[in-house]
Amino acid sequence: MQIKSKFPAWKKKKRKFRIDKDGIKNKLNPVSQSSVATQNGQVNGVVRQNGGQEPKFLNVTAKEKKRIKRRKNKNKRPLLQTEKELLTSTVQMTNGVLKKIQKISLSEPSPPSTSSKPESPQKSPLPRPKTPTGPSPSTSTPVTSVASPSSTSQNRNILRHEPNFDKFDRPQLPIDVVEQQLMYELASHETLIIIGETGSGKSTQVPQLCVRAGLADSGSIAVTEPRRVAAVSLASRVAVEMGTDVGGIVGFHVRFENATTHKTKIEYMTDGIVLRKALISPLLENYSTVIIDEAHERSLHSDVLMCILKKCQEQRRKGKNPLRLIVMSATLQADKFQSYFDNAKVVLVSGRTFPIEVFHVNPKINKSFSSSDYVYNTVICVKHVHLNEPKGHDILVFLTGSEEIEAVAYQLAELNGSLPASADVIMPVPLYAALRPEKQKEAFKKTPQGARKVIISTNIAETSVTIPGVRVVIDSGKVKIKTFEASNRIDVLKVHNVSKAQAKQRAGRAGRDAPGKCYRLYSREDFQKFEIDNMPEILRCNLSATFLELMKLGMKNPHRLQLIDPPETENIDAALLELTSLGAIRPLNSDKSKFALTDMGDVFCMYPVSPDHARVLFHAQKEGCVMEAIKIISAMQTDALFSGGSDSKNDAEVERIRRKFETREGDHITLLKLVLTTNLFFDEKFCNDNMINEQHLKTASMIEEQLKQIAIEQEVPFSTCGNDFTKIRKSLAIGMFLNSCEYDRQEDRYRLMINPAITLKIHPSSCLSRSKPAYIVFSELMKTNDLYALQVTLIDVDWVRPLISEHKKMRTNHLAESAQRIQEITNSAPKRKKAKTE
DNA sequence: TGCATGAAG
Repeated sequence: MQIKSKFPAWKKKKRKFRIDKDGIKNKLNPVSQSSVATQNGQVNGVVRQNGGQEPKFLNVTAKEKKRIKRRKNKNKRPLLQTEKELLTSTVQMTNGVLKKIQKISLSEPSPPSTSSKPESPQKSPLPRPKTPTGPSPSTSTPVTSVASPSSTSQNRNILRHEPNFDKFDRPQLPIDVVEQQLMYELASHETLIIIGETGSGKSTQVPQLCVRAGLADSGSIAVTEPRRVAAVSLASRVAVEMGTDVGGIVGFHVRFENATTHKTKIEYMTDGIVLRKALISPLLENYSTVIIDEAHERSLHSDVLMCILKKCQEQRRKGKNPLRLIVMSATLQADKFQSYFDNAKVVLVSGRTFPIEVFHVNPKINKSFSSSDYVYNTVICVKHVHLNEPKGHDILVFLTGSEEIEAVAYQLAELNGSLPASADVIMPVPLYAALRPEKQKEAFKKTPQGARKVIISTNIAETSVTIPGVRVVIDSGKVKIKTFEASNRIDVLKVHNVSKAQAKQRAGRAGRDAPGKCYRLYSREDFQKFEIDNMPEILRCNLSATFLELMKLGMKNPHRLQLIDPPETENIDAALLELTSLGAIRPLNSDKSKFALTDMGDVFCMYPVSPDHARVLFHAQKEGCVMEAIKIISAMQTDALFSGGSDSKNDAEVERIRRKFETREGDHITLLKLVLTTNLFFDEKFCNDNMINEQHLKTASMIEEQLKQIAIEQEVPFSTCGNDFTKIRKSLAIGMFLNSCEYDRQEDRYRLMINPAITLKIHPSSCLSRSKPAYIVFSELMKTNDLYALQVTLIDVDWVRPLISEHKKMRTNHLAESAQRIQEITNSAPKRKKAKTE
């Protein structure tokens, strides 16, 4: 397997981008300006007073505290190193903020609020309840009677679990202004949509409001986040605010890590985890309320979740424990969510970021300007900013991929030679997900004196990480997006223009600590042509895994599915054909437009992998190579295990390492050998010497544990094939038979067996790219400059022939009959335990 | 011959 090379030697020789020393002023002119973020002056509009009605707080006894701690330690797995660091730094930071705020007292408004109205000098022992001074609800129901925590006996029950609540305070947030209104709306609506920009405080405050409104009486409050880091850090922040430990009243649950206990009332979770929970208990009875955070990101999981929760709400409305749903989004396109949720109530919350000046390129002045030269323009723009902006203001540049990023970093470093003596040094810092973790950390280090840090990043810096000290953003306006071509089952990775929302998000990264500037390497006219929002993930991915999960939940006809953005019919049919070919579903005899899960499909659902990978695991039982299949499939779930860039090693060295693990059978067996080796001896030095990404290797081994656990629950015996790799290759071929190819000597390309019109190449990173065997199966098909098969294994054509001919028949309207045959072909596999549900 | 945005279970 070839080692991932970030900036290979052959590229260095023909570098495309040159630096034009005089081009700075001509290329970019900050003529048009606008402000994307507005200062919020209403923040201090609320006078904090002691309402005189606060309930008596009962402290948790020492005994109880010990019990919580014991339970927590028992349940807790060790934290991942990065998450540990993140957790401690967040807590430290929050503590610091809290101390500072208490010192300066409430009379000093925190920036950037401009209100001169002073706070009540008398500090309330409790932040709440306040006298209702915010916007009152229009109805006659008195707010206090709804919102007062002491209004019911159950509320007191919840509140007794909040130890030392009054010890803490936090900076004022825009959401405080609408707190009373929110309390009222929470109590009176089943579904609520909250629109609030970054910094409004909705992610931390709304769940706490729910608890105070008594919603936690009948079950926990679930908060879904699209990212692990968000779930972990929000939980720790809210825990500090509520004066409890993570894992007490506030907890989080992400993959591999569950920091919740029976006491947990607010659970921050990744949306994928909630989806998994729904598969096991479809009505989600443990939760009284589900809050979908960052709904505007339109992640696949959150879209599916909204669809499921709508149904779940209908069901639970009949019972005694109705489900409350809160959808939180940053975009102002509330109407889409509103109409989806039957005209649900919308509450607007203002955001709070520092003002940002936005500059666009003016094409009238820059006649030679072309936005497609964005890499070249980036270098010029950095130089312009570096020579004109105050020293110490760091720059964040958005580009599309590692190759561009490394090229710009290289050129910026060279630029230092031609700078005036008075100028600071430019310190380029690349940042992208595939970068080694220690290299990634460079972006967060303090900039040394006499230097300006220029972080050159992919969209990882848009939402996933926040870099302190950034005052200037340079936005290329481009992003790499993977879309799915359903007709040919191909992933296409292409550079696209960003959306307006995304451009705004990027600009906002300059205003985290102080007022900032954003230079856009495209004209105002171009910007107007951009899409309003990002394309929802559900419209650009393979739907087979999602449909399998939804069928487990009882969906029969995917064409009738009520999603917020329904996928194209062609895409739906492709997923149904794929699932039927894999034997996971079959059309109903009574109604051919409806489908049912097969026994095998039911088993597939249990594994958190795609249906074809699940089928590999399933077939491995018949072949007697379950251990090997689990190892390979888990290694396939992570990104490239071989990585790290070629910066310190020459090409010969890369070749030498690559050969060490190479096998004649293909990349999957190579993966297996690597995993088996690292199982025996695995340390940092070994990973460094062999350019293996330690983090990814750890993830793979955690997935391996997870898959093993599921196999145990399914009562699958752990068979092993020893050195007989034929068995595992056969399992891979049968599981992923849709990806089998035949070599065409004339064309010197491979033809996809299910559709010979499609020809492709083996990706150069594969160990079979040179040997070109007659028949192969691959894990993934990716279209970049050409069509490439990734992760390839040598197969015997007889293994896949019957499956392929059935698949072809299915496409020509023999779906039902062929589905039956597929079942028969597969049913020779040993019987296994039926899944618990249904 | 020639290369991989970002999340998630």
